[in-house]
Amino acid sequence: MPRGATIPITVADLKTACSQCNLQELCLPVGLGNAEIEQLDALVGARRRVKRHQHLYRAGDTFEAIYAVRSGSFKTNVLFEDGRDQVTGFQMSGEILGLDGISTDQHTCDAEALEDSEVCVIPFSKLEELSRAVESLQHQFHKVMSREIVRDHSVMMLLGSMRAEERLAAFLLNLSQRFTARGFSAAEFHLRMTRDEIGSYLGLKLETVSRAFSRFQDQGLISVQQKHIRIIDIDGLKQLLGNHGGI
Amino acid sequence: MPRGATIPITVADLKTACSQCNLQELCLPVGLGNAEIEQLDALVGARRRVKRHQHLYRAGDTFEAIYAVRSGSFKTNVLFEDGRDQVTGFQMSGEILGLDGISTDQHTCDAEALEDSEVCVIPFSKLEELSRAVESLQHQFHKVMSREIVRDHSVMMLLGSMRAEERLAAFLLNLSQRFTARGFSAAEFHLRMTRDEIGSYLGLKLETVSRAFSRFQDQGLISVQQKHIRIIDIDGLKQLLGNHGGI
DNA sequence: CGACTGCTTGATGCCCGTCAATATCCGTGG
DNA sequence: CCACGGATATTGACGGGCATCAAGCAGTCG
Repeated sequence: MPRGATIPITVADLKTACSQCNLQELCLPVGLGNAEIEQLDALVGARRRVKRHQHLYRAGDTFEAIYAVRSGSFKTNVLFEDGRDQVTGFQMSGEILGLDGISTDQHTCDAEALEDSEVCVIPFSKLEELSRAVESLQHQFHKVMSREIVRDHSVMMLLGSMRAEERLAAFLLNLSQRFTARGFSAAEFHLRMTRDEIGSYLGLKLETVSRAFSRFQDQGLISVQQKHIRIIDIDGLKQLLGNHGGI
Repeated sequence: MPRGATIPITVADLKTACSQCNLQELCLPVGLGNAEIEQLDALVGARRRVKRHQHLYRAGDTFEAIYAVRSGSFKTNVLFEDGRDQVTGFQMSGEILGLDGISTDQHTCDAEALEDSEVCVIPFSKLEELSRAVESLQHQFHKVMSREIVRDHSVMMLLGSMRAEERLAAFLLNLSQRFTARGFSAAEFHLRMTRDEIGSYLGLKLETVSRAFSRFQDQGLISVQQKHIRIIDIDGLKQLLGNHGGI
């Protein structure tokens, strides 16, 4: 695992571990008491910066740690022998990366930064050790994994039985909700990913994504300018999800 | 597989908990020592029979336990407001059901038996308790969850970037491999699910599934008779996966 | 500014969904 | 035992949604 460089950890860095982090409510420490969060601090010492287009890990890398996104955002990508690939998720601050590696002690996908980002490195063996001692941490970690499974199921639903515009509407609504949870505007945001990456995630070609954006704009649902999105009629988007393309 | 009757649990039944179970190698006890498996026995006391078309749990049910399939098979199903649904997986013996419920203490999908089946009930709070004490159990459980995530990713790949025949070939190869792991023939087996259920899982309509089966048969790759499948040219099926439908 | 990457938009074609008819299997009851 | 009905599967005809191919536009960075 290329670690970029062993960036020396300063005391100031350590002080801003979980107990001081403003992402507590979204991240691994959810539901933990203060004493327990301080135990997490000891575990989550190291940070790692990942520049845009750099990989946090790649498929095949040996698995040693999971990562919490502290700032920035990532995509995860599974590869196929013949060169095809598929984006399996976009992760933003407070979300956990790397859970796929536990299964075989090797990562099974690539994780790439969509912008200059920073993650907290959580050595997995230490996390297991601590979660044997701290019941609430154990349970919270299990919830994080379970939530990932539930999310994957809803993506399967999306890919398996929605049409193009429904998929894109669901995608926008999901982004909007996640931005809201982070204190950003629900209606106006910047896409960090390209049309091609959105398309890969949604099982569509980039032209189809682009066309759907334009259609939404024509219908007065959103306003699009390249990567800048403004949601004008959020209920309209939600309605789009309800019907099979009918009414 | 209907086992006759005797719903009351006899001593003999209890004796056939994990330590005596021939699914050890496929199920939760993988990698555990004898002493540890016997600890699991205490936990996995109860069995539950589920008849064909009955539900093991439904979306919305409060989550209390996960389940290991002991005999028979299941499908899991996510529902959508407007009536659409999507099969998210088929589970056979040794595989774990119910992990989706950890996230919110409610199940988020339905689990339905495809044939008369039996599961081992594993109360989740007890599992967490024991896995705080038994490191190898803890790790094995994490692997089970991670494996589910990895599996979901490969389904996303399938749904997002494969064409109909590739999806069905991948499905057949996956089934074949799982039957092999259970000591059954890799080449000849009985489908427990309908064309419609296969189609839902693969993001296709049942007619498309049926046509793809027929095409495979015409090409000499398999022989199909309703639910009975015989794989004739397994390498041919594998090749189908490699190309985008080309060569 | 020019090369490049990413986005938009149009024209065309094909894969798969839809609709429909028929065939086959299976359980039930006469 | 066979007849019957419902669920499941197969097969055909047709159309639509999205992919593909292609051209032009917009923003970015050395």
